[in-house]
Amino acid sequence: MIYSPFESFRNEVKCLLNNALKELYPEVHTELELEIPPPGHGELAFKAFTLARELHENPLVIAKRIQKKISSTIEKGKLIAKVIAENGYLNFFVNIDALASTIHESYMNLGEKYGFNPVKESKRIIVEFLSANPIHPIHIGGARNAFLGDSIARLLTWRGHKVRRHYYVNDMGRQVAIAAYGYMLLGKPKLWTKSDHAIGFIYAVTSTLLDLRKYKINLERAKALGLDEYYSNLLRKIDSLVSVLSELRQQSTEVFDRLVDEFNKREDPEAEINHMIWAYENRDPKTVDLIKGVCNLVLEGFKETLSKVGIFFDSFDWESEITSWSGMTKNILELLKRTKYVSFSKGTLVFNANALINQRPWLRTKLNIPENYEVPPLTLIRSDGTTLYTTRDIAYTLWKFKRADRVINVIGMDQKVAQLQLKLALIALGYEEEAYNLVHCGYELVSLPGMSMSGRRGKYITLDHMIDEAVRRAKVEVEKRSPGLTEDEKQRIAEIVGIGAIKYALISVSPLKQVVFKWENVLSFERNSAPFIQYAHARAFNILAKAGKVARDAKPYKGYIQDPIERDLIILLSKFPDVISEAADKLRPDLLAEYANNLALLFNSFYDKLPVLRARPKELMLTRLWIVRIVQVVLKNALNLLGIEAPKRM
RNA sequence: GGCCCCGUAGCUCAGCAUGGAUAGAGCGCGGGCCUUCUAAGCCCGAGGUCCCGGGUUCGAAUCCCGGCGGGGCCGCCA
Repeated sequence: MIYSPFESFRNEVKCLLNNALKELYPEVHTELELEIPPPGHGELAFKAFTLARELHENPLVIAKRIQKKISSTIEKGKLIAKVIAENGYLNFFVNIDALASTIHESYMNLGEKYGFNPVKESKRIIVEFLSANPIHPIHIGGARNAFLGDSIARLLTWRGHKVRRHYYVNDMGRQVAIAAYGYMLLGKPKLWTKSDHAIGFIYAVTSTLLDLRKYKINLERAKALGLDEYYSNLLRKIDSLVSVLSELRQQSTEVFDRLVDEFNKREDPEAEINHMIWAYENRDPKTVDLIKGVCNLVLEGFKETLSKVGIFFDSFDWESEITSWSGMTKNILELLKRTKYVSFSKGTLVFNANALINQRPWLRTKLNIPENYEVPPLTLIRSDGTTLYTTRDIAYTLWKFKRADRVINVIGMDQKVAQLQLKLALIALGYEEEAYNLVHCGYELVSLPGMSMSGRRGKYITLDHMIDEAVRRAKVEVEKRSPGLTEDEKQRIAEIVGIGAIKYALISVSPLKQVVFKWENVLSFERNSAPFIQYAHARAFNILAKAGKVARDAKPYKGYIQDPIERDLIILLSKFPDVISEAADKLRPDLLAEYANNLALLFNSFYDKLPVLRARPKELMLTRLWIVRIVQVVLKNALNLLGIEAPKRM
């Protein structure tokens, strides 16, 4: 069974090279490293420089000698056509007919699943992603997470793993309590707009009021103590909060005024919120009802939004139920206390992560911790006895490992330290294997031009807004280009194209790069965008549709692949399964996005230059039709693995 | 202050792990292509101190050291 044609070619090259090297230089044992040469120099290259240094010989001479040896052993009809020594490189040229028929063989076996490239040992993998706090709508930062996580889950499935998507509902945090507090102050009102948007508003107002109150208290103290600098500093902060509030007020004046009113009647909101956190952790029925209610309202909104972008979860894991009410976090705290890495400090329990590292210095290499970096201690419980996020996350992680061999957490880079502390805590508890199988798939955050987003201040662009805008703009394009379609068709295409554009924009950049959100970048419908790739797919599909029954006879005929564009296309198509394995193993969907764009680019050139249905003789037509078929399948699969739909027409 | 990530064409980015053959795309700019499978397209062109300075090397965008600029983290937040 051939999954990866290009891999077959690579293996043949390696085999030939190995044999030649064994005979020519039996004393040398170098690891064979092959690279992709620049255009015109074959498809795989072996660099003779390293070998040359070892043998103290001229690389050009060595390359020539190996070439001579290998040339005689190349078998006709196999994947290597010829080998040429140039500039100290040994360049291998692929036999395009053989490569095409290898692809064809793989396609005949896998059919529409061409590109499926399973690992030898399939694993149970949990991908935890999004897990946005249920206190405000999903914004563009959350969208990056959601698209990334979804695509990674899809890729891992195509790598033969058993993948499950989990959403961790953080219902125990302070933020949720704040949102619920505001909701309670309003008397649990009927919501005036989409539930997650409404709660997001209540949360932003309540949270800002809380901060304002805190600053004001500090201000009086500062005044009394005569701390002038601190005083004016606070004054500035208060000023900015006041302007945030006046902006918020404009969004929903009536609710805002009522909330401020109720808030100001309260003696000590801070204490009430702390009590709520405590009560929820201790499963007080009324508090449970309130907080769970608020979370469910927001989650309802999330699910509506996510279904629009085709993202679904296998499981919603409630933090409260799994980690706290089950007693698991308590048990873990007991176990942690017995290790020598936990101590009492100022009335709280602290995990000294660094003490663990000092005792086992090799962990630095294993976990990629910089030489002189001191991992900050982790506070495990508040002085009132309630637990903290990362503490509960230890319990949740172990829960996940009861159900999976590997756990991938798609979480922003801003939580790097917390994820590291989590791993170290697992090791302290004796779960070393689990720590190594826990992968933090991090990505840099999305910001707005000139500022970062803030849920606490209600400053964000929501995914809902982004979808509406994208679909609206796509609709305009569809109207312009395909006026003949029915209204339903136009709407459907606009949705596929608009949503695809957003997804591609957020997935195609490397996770290490921060994204500054600009509408014109996200809503691009030109090259290097989802619509560009979708368009190429629609064109390919169209040719196949026009070919009708003839398409069934499409296959590569020997000697009919002559144009360089056809050659390049076939080589690129042969690499698709390789790209899948690399993107999946490295958790880098952006690599797949780049591949899809390159394939679309090349296919469009092919489309423009070489006629398919009108090509004669018949063998040429059928060969080209076959190329179109494989391009269509690969583009569709690549798009789908990015979570993007491949339209049949546009 | 300590640590992490990023810095490549006017703009958005790929390439950097494993150093090697002319540093690649897209947007934008200039020019050309629709009686031929959908022009959301194709072709041609201009455009680069690969942030700066050292070092390692026969060879550095890529590795090391030191700066500069942007972002993040260092909480009884998540």
